[in-house]
Amino acid sequence: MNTQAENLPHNNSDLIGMLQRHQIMPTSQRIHIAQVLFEKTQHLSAEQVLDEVTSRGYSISRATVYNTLGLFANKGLVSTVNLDPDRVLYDSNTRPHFHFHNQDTGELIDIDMGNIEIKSIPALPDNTTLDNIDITLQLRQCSNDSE
Amino acid sequence: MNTQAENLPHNNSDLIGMLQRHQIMPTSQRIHIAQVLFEKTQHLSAEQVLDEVTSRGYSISRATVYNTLGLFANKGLVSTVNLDPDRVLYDSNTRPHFHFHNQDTGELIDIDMGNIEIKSIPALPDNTTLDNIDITLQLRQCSNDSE
DNA sequence: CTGCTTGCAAAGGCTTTGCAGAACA
DNA sequence: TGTTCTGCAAAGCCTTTGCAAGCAG
Repeated sequence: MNTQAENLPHNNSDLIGMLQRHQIMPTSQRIHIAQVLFEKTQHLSAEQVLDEVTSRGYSISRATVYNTLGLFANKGLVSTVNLDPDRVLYDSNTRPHFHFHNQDTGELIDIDMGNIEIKSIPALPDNTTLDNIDITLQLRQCSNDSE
Repeated sequence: MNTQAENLPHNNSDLIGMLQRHQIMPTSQRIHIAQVLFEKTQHLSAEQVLDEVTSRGYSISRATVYNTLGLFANKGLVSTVNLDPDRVLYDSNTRPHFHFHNQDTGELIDIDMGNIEIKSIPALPDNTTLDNIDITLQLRQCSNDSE
């Protein structure tokens, strides 16, 4: 059902290998954070990661969580989602994809890249290269059960 | 040259009319802010608006700027841009458009809607309607003068 | 006179930073 | 032994809020 999870690490040595391939020393704190993040494709805030790691019985400081998530994002392990100005989300789906964003509930849903096709792209400004395309389909809640 | 400016208000009574059409009482503070915003299509932070209004010789409080920009966004006069997690930008371009975002310089450039074509859109989640499509072409700086 | 608006200052929430101690190669 | 990492607490920054004074209809 969840076709987007196929390239997630399945066990601890997968996880450690993933960190190492990205030039990240696999300390115990980083592994705990990675375990939470890559359990499934999801979008978590730093605070949510802190809470989850803590609730699993591991002690970790807030600063380490923030620093580690910043490091993971820098190394390309996760991407950041800036939809809510009040908090950054870290996205464990490393495959190209887009988002549905329900503005009324805050819910964020991945859209597989194959489901949106872009016909044409304008010329880029001078001295720039295209790094990534972010697409967000902003939704509103409605109660049309039938439609 | 600037084809996106054609629907900007040209004078003070245009501006006041625009506020009134959006159910906003045209107080002097709101007019000063609107004058700055709608002088051209641009992306300004609350602090930039405050500085600009102040530098034009009008006294206005920070709280009023934040509240007014929030009000304008709520009433659909401007849209918000959440690309930089550290500050919200207010976009005075009210026509449908997308953005180039130079991640190295922070520069933000409008893309006219006609320049990107989307072939297909996936089915929406239940009980939702499509409100808006945000597209950002994330760029990196490079020095290929010839390419 | 009544309700909306403004402004000041304080509070709030997320994130970063400085620095000392711990861990690791 | 020297570099890297961690954690605590404090600071920083953007933004919101409470409340009193001002203004408008």
